[in-house]
Formats: sequence, C-alpha cells, structure tokens
Amino acid sequence: MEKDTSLEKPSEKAALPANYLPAAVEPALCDRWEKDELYYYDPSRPRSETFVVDTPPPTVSGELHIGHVFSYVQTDIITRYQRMLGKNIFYPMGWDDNGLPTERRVQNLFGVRCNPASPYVQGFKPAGGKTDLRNYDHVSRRNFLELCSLQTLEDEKKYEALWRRLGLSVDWRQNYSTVGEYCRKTSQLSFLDLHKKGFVYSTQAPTLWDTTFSTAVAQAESEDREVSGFFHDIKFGVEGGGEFVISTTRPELLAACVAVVAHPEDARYKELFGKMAVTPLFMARVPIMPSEHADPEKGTGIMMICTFGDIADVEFWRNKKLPLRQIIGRDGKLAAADFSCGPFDSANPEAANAAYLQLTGLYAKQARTKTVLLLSEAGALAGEPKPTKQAVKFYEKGDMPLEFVAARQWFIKVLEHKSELLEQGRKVAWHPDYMFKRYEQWVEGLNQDWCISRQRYFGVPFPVWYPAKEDGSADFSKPILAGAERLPVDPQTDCPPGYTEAQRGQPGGFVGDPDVMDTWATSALTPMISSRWADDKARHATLFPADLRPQAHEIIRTWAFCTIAKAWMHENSIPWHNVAISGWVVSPDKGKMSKSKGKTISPETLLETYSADALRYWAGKAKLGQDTVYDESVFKVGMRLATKLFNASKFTMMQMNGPAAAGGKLAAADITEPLDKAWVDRVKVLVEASGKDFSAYNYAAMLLYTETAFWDFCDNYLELVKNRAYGGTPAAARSACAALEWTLGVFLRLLAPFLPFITEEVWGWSYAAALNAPSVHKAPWPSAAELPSPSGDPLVLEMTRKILEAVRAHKAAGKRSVKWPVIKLAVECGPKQAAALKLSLADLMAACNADRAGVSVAETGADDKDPAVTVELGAA
RNA sequence: GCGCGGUUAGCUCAGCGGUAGAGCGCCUCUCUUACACAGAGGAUGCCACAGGUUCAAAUCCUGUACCGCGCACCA
Repeated sequence: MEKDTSLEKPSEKAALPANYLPAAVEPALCDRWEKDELYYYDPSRPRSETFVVDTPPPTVSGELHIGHVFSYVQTDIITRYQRMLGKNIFYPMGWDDNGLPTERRVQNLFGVRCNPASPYVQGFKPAGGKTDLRNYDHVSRRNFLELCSLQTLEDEKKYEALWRRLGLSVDWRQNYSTVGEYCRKTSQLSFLDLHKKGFVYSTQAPTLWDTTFSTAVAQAESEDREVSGFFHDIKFGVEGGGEFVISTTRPELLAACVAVVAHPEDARYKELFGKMAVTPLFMARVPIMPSEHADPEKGTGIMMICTFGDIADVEFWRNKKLPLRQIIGRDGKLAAADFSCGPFDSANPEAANAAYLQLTGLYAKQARTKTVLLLSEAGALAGEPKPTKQAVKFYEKGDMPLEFVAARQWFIKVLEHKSELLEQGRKVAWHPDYMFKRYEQWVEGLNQDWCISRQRYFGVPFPVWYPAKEDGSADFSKPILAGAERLPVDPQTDCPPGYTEAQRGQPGGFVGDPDVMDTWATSALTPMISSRWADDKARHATLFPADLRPQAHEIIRTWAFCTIAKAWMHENSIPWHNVAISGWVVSPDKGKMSKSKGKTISPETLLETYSADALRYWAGKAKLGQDTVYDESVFKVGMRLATKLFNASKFTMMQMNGPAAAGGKLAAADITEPLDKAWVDRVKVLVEASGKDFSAYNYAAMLLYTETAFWDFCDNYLELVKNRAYGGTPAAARSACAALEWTLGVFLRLLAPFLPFITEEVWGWSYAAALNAPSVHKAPWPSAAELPSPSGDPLVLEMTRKILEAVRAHKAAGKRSVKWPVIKLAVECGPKQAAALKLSLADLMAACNADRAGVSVAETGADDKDPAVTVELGAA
C-alpha cells in the first residue's frame, strides 16, 4: 500500500466495503472468536492477573427476554474492559435448570404430572396436546426427571446461541447446569459440610407452605400481596360466666384456636387473664393470656391464637408450648379432626365434631364462608362483617395464600448469625452502593431460619437416609449421611451403606429422604461450583472468592444473601469482592417487562432488526441499579453510531493511506501541527477519564462522553484536517494522519466493550497488523502515555471550532450548502484568541471553503468574550 | 410504620456548588468526492414545591407532595 503514492482520490484507492452490513459481519465474527479461542480462561496465570465473574445462571424456563439481554450485556461490558486491561478472564455461563420453573414448564408442555407411585415406563413418549390439568398423564418420578432433562437441554441450546450472537465473551468450556451431576455433587457436599459444621438441622416445625405446589417454601420466596377481606366479630364465652368478642379475618381457623390474648395493660381484659375462654361451635377451652403483641387499638383488642394464622402465632405457640391443632392440610383443605380426643379439646365433642364435619374437605376460603354461616346460625356473630384490606403472604410463583403447616424440614441456621452475615455483606463493594441497604434490611428482618427442603422432584436430593422403625416409618433422630466419595446420590434409588434395596421402607430397614433442596441452596454455590470447590482445591484457590457478581436487585434477598451465607459458612470468606446490581427493563407504563410484555418482543427479532451492537449500546447507556424504559429508538441510535464508526473509519483509513503514507510508518513525533496537538490533548483527557469511570463501574457515563467525543471527532476535527491530511505539505499531512491514526485507534478500543462487532471489524482493516494485536478485544486499554507528544493549546481547537460553527450557522441561515464559498470572513477577538486562531487558520479556511483574500483576524476584542464573526457568502 | 431511589425540554435521561445539557421527536435547509442508514442550523425548561446555608444552589441542608421499589406489620 505504501508504494502507491499517485494522487488518486481516496475513494478510488480504498478496497474497503461500501456499506456496513452487521447481519453478515456479526455472526462471522462470533465464529472467528470461537475459532481463535479468544475468550478462553488461562489456568496457568496467577490469581492476581485474573478477573473472575460469577455469572448468574439464567432460569431455564423457555425464553430469554429483553431484560436478560439488558443485564447480561452490562456484565459483558465490564468484563470486556477488564480483559483489555490485560486480565485473564474467567467468565463462565451456567444454566439454572433445577427446580419448580422447569417442572411447571414440562408439566404444561407435555401434559404430564409426576406421581412417585407410578411405575417407570421405558422409552416413554408424552401424548401432548393436553390442556386440562385434570387429564394430565401421571408419570413416574424417573420418567418425569427424564423429560425435565431433555427439555432443559433443548432450551439451553437456544440460550447459548442467543448469548453468542449478542457477543457475550463467555468461555463456554466453563459451562455448568445446576441439576447436572457435578452441581448435584457440589450441592450435596455443601449440605454435608454444613451438617458437619452444625449450620444445618432438621425439625418438625411449622413452615411457610404453598398448597398449590404442595411444598414448603422459604421466607425469601414469599411476598406480600394486598387482599380484600372482612373482619368478623365472634363471641367467645368465658368459663365460669361472661363473654367477649374477638375480631378476625380468618374465622375458618376457629377450630385451630389454641389461646386468646390481649395486651397485658389492657384494662378491658385484664381480669380475664388466667381464665379459660370457650370457643363457639367447637366449645374448646383455651387459655386467656397476656401478650405484648396484641394491639389494644386493633379490632376489639383481644385476638385468637391459631395454629397457624401467621408467624406471630407460630412464635407464641412455640413459646407457650401450646397444643398443635393443625387443620389446614398440605393440599389447602381442612383436614379431618376429632374433638373427642387428642389435641382438639372440646366441652361438647359431639357438637364440635358435627360442626367440624361440615368444614372438613373444604378449601380454606370455602371453609371461611361456611364457618361464618355456622357462627351466624349459632348466634355467635357480633355485628356485620367489616371490609378491610390486608397484606397476605403468597409464594412468589403461586396464586394461593401461604399457610403455615407443621412438617419435617431441613433448615440452615441464619437467625443466630445475623451479625456475621451483615459483616460479610459490608465487606463486599456494592455497585451502586445504596443497594447494600437492601441486603442489610433483609438480614435484619429475617424471622425464620432458611428452610431448604422442598417436597418436589426435579432438584438436588438430600444425601440422607433414615433407619426405619418397627412400623417402617423413618426415625428422623438418626439420619444416615452419604459419604462424600459417593456423591451425588439419590436416596430414592441408592442404598445407604450396610443396607440392601430390599430393606427400603421395611421394619428395621431404611427410608430415603424424599425431598429435594431449594434451588437457592445450589445457586448459593455458583462461585464455588465454578471454582470446583468440591473436587479441585488448587483450582478453587485461584478462582475463589470471585471478583464480580452481577445480578438483579429483586434477588438480593435470595441469591446474594444465600451466596454470602454459604461462602461464610463453608470458607469463612466473602464469595466475591464486588456485586453489580442491574436494573430492570420496564415498559412505558412502568411495569416490569419480563413479567408480561417482554415475552412478545423476542431478542432474536430485535437482533435481526437492529444488530447486536445496537442492542448492546442500549444496555450500555443504562447505569447500574437503574431501571430503563424500553424504547426502541435507542436501538436506532446505537445502529447509527455503528454505521458512523464504519464510515468515519473508512474515511480515516483513506487519509492515512494517502500521500502521507509515503513517509513510512506514522509516529507520535509526526504530530507537529498546533491543531493536531490540541486535538490529541483532548483525546488524552478523554482516555484518562474513561479508565477512571470504567474502573468505578460507571460505564454508562463513560459511554456517554466517549460517544460525544467521537461525534466531535467526525463533525469537527475530521472536517478540519481532511484537506491537509490528503493534500497538505508532507510534514503537515503526516501530522494530521498520525493524529488521526492514534485517535481512531483510541475510539475503537474505548468503544470495543460496548460495540464489540463493528470495532473488531474496523480494527482488522489495519490496526490488527500494525499493532500486532489480532483482536481489539485483547488490545491494551488506551492510556494517555501511549502518545508522548508535547502538549498543545486547547484554545486552538476551541477557537477553530467556534469560527467553523459560526460560518456554518451563517450558511444555514442563507440556505446555502456547507461547501458554499465564503468571500469574506472577519473575526474580531482577543489577542490570545487571535494568536491561537492564526495557528490553524489554513485548516479553518479549507473547511469553510473561504478565500484567503477575504479572511482577516483583528485583535480588537477581549479574550474572555466570544469572538465576533462577520461572514459574507459568494454570489449564487 | 421504617428504609432506599426518583421528580431537569413533548419523550427517555445526563449533570450533582459557578452563565441550564444530550439523544429522540419537532421545524428549516443541504445530495459537500466517509456517511441521506447522512450532514448543517433552529425552537423548546419558575431543574416538583416551601424554607435554609452560601458571594453563588438544579446541585448542599430541612421539611412537604407525588412516583417507583424494598422491609416490617398483616387479630
């Protein structure tokens, strides 16, 4: 190229493509990056040079939506910056395919439901086409799990294709799946380790229970929803004479009433303390007790304690060792009860049983209506029901209110470790920092240990068996733990040591723990899964704790919390040094996109329409922690930036390859012209700020001003120097070309984390070879020190730009084109301004198409004022 | 009830002590040999409200209102 010095027009010389076609370029680059192993982690480099990302494993439940694209790109942007700093990047991807979302998807997709009692069918093929839940085929646990595995495999292929197409710089060799063998092993090992360390225990205790899915859930998975209800005033008798009225929104729990409480200072009820109340309908004798948590202002000031209406009931019941009258069954219906014996006390068992029989088998809500009717008939209602709004706990994925159901569950002790967990949270750098408050508030508000048992199927089983008692039931007091070397085990199909399969469920034999673990119990381990804590201690030491955990804010209380908890319990460490909290994509009416409307906008379609770079640009514009309104016009802006980058680069290359190239390789020392020096200084300032902001996770701010600088480059600097770069004296041309070459190289690198495709494409035209850096994504992050040229005077640039703008405004007002000749250009300004302007006057005249004879600069103004500009255009 | 964000041009947002900014949209013009998938120019704000600190406040402080979110309560 350097040999050809003939004075061709730049456009005739270039062999660069005429138009930018991202649809062709982007997929080709994806393939090349994979072939070149560009994003592979290098295990031979030390921890200090490594940047470890604890990527969120997306839930495999069908489709990735625009909200995923948004947050995963933000992580990729940060990671790409770290890579350009020279870091050895460990950036895995995982699939969270374990748990209820997958079960639900498989159920509905194939019209099946898991029934552990069904026999296994070899080569089972679901009939499909079923829409009514009641007709779903019952399949064995093993068949169900096989369907789950098949379906997730299918979905994961689609997920990976999308992530690759978006340019996520993941090392795909590090992929894991939370239900895969290795994760099951890690998760079970974690359980055993926590058990050994005394962090885990099992107990028969009332826990939050979802009646739809028939499983226990954790506090973290529950959410409050406002529900309309009624206060019902119910008359209670007092043993030995008298009565009082309690107010309740849940009359159906009357049969489960175990006590009545009022505030200790409440004069109205003080004298009742110590006496026994008698419930209507069931004639149960329940103690009347003082309790601080009864609010004299609320209802009638005296309330019933039931097993169980809410967490306060649970606590009071536990403290006072009251009897358990569990009437809500696991299916949400009122279970049978006998008031003539056992925990259900009654002064008139026959009447109580007769009343209760009418409620048995009803769902809680139906039982409520029926109870009110019965009370009314019995004359036990005082006044009309009063409407009220109440907050009720729901499983976040369910539609029925949660109940408290007493059942045997495994728990991780978090309540007694709140202060340690807060301390661990403080050691992590939160971005943005105020997100730590959410964590803090969550930990402080915890009121239950972390329940990790789920009465489900597609998950990690507890590696536990129990000896069977004489009646074949489990003796929970002596759990048999699996040996670490056997993991993963499935106690439903594997035998505990020393037993044979024939002894399963037999007297004197064994029983496998039937439950699986909470998904979060496994997800809590992602940094330890990636580091291979379970089977490679040396690797673990180089990858743990991780550097960055990216995640969304709604799962601070689940994922961030449980990861911090487990890292502390297992390793006495924080799991990562930084946590970056992304915002949500919200629809224009401010609802969360991913919940409903997001499903109608497929990322694949957007990629086709706008390109990956355009989508990435949109994600890069949003600050961490901040929700973004979905707005397709931003994609267009991103696309325009990529196109501009393409065209400006093409043009810059033409200049660089023009006559100036005859002088050999361009260098910093070639930059001698005052305007070029001033420009280069501006870029240096940009470079310095960008590194600082990127390191502080302020990538969005950095993109904003980098983009502004780039447009300034195109609209002003490039316009001012293009004539000189191509047709100036050799030294003047080389000065411009050297500045152009460095500047473009800087912009390509600064924008590479955001727009990895177009920058890589342009980089390949000449920089890759010239700088011996085949990919811009492994090129060094720009630094001002790269260009040790002497400083210029910023006033040169400022003055030139001001006059150029004034001339343009004049041409626009005169409705003339930008290249219209200027016959007179008179500038009146201060002496310093004049001196600066004279240094770039030739460039200015060329850019304005001004005739030298008509140009004058007078020092008649002041340096602290804007120059006065008089312009006269040539005749039409 | 407690806490955290937010309130800036029609829209989406940046700025966070020193003369109000960007993009989109809108209006006018221009095919200039990188780009019409473009360029040039222009209009548009009691920076939510009320007090205070300061030479100077969109920016700091104190309240208020509204929006979003989190936590708690949830008889």
